[in-house]
Amino acid sequence: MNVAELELKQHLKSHGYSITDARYTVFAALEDKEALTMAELVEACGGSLDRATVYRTITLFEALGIVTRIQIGWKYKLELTDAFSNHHHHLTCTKCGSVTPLSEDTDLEERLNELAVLYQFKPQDHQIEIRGLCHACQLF
Amino acid sequence: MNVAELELKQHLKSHGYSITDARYTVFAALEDKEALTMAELVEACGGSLDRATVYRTITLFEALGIVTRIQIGWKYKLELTDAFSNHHHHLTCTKCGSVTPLSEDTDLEERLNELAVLYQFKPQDHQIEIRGLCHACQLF
DNA sequence: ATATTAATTGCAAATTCGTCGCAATTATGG
DNA sequence: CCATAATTGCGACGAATTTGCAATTAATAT
Repeated sequence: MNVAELELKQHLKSHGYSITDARYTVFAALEDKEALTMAELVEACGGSLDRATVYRTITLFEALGIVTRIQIGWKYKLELTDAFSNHHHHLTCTKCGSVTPLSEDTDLEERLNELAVLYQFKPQDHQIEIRGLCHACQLF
Repeated sequence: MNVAELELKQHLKSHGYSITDARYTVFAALEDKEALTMAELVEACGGSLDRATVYRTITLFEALGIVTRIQIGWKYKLELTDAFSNHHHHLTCTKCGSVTPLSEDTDLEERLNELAVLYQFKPQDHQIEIRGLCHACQLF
């Protein structure tokens, strides 16, 4: 069991939820991966879990701040939050639909925190999507 | 007919689409309002339009850059783009679900453009959501 | 370790969401 | 006002998501 999984266990226990195989499976399927659609996630759990269980698990994980939904074009995808993985944003191409991950940018993150404070918000997480034409699609 | 509605008429005409009541109705339902879910939008059209028509209209408006989908918490919502209303981002409270619009921030917008260029992207649009605790919810 | 209790899961059924074909209606351009 | 092309409503459909309930598994106190 790695650090993140211990953290998961903590999180569940401290909020009064049981520690189950299903929850580990879903968590593991999201670790160190690009964001997944719900269908991909169910698939990634290797047929060991019912669709409904995955949905319920994700609902719980979101409430606990373990997972977040991000928008990729028209669909949403799921990925672990900052606290459980490396946070990054996305560039999505409006022509071919490709998704380019954008690495952490200090200036950006700082400015977002400043803004949150300005509005008396206690920031927990954020997401950014830049839509545009990728390099390849600009040629046509 | 206000300025934005004339603009809409222009937009439709110049792209070869008809100007219809349904399109005005959908547009009006989105004007000067916070983002709406698809169901809310259908509702806001006052039962005068079929669900399928609203979907088709939104698809068209999105293609024409009149409407954009943003993610608010778990669902996506619809709102007019920059060209048709004041662009803003959102602070969403993870406890009470309230949505606070965030006004334009030059530093932020500039940094996003720089990043896009760095990745050889031609930026068209973007969305930002900051999740956290609103002022009121921090007290409990 | 075992029994008891409470939470979780799988399954199937029921909703909800978004899309499609087609006939009826409405807009556009003479 | 007519002819033509585009748009709309309707019903049906497949996909996505939720729900009730019985069976299973985890937590807790012996």
